[in-house]
Amino acid sequence: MSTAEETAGGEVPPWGEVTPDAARRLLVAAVEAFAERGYHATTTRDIAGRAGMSPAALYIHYKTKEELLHRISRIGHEKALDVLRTAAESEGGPAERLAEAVRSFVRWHAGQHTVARVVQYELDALGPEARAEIVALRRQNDAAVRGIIEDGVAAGDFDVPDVKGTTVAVLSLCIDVARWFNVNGPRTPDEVGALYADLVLRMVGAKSRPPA
Amino acid sequence: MSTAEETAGGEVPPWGEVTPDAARRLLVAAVEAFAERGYHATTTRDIAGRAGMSPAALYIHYKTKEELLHRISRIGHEKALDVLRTAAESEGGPAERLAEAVRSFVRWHAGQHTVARVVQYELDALGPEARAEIVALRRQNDAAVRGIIEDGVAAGDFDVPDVKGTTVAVLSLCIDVARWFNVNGPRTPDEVGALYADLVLRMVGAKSRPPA
DNA sequence: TCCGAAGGTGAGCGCCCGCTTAGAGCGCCC
DNA sequence: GGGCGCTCTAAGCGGGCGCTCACCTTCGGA
Repeated sequence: MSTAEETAGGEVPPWGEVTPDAARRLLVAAVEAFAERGYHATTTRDIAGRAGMSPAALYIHYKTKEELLHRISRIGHEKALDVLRTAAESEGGPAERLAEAVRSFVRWHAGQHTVARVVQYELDALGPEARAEIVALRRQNDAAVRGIIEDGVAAGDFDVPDVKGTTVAVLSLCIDVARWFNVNGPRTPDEVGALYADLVLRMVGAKSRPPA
Repeated sequence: MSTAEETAGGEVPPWGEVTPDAARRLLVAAVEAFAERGYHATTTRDIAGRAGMSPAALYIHYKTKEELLHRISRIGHEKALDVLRTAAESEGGPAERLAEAVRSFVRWHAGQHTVARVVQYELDALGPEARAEIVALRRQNDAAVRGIIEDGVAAGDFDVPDVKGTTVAVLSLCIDVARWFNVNGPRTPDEVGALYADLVLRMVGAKSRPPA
């Protein structure tokens, strides 16, 4: 019986694919610990302890502490990319697609900000080939956003002098939400997503924005 | 005779206030190491080695490794705040002041991205009271930017439905430059600053933007 | 000329890290 | 029902960490 856990926010963490159960518990514990203290400041004893297991149990499911981070990074990036692509390939004009992409990407980075923090800020702790794999996934993020912006420019809906620079800025804006977002703060992930979608449409000079 | 060192970029690092010379060399070495590998992954032996000294020498000038980080954080934040305030208090209308603030703040985060990275991303490694001090400095950043935006709205120059949210977004956009900026990349700090100033003026719906 | 403070070193202490090993518990299939 | 393989634990190894200590040099002033 796979217990489909839910967070307080109602979002389903994407760890269903991790089996067996003990491996998933360890991974969830690692996400929490890495997000709170950072990868290097987290000990394997702390991860195992949070999962209710002995330190040695970790090494039955993962070869090293770094493999845990690698798995978290890959799954997290794939999930974020999936969210972004779904929005990018939806129906509607460039403005609707860009707004939806930013809205859902930001919602993910706010709602899953523990995962997002690990995924976005612990990249350097990975070894060379693992890092290369993650960097490749990031380039796909970039391509997805740039594609929508190029569509908008081609259709005459957007006014963007510097497509590559604007793409970087839009992604940077969304990703940094994971750094500052606070669950006890005044805004919900949905509200931040809506605000940011509007701001991004302004950045690309969208001809007409939907009313707030 | 304080030797005013210059980086390749021509910017003067703000470490002139750190004396004696050995203490400054250690601090500069720590900035490099923290920026490259992160605070927790950096050893005191590495810092001392980069400064050309023995591990024990560090403790003549700093009580602990954390005190080094604290000093770096405080000086870095003060410098960034100074840059921001100078622009915020300059002559001209809200649009000019906001553009200049973003331009110079981004230029600093790109040009001094090693310092900025340490300052922005290693906050959690500080103890409670040191962290509180840094957080107070950050709130002054926020106040400076919000002040300009409020001026623009009051003057009827800006169209901003959500001043607090937009302030957070603008600062977040600027700060995240430190994460992705690459010295060997295609853009100079000046170019990124100009691009971002334009994007931010679009975000606040400035009535007329100066030509690129 | 000698002195004391300031700045430096080599050696190393005690601790905790990532990770390993030997073996115990336990469900499953023949 | 007995052996096997999977999961997990208690104990602990080797090493590198932050930091300290005893001692050495350098140098300006009386």
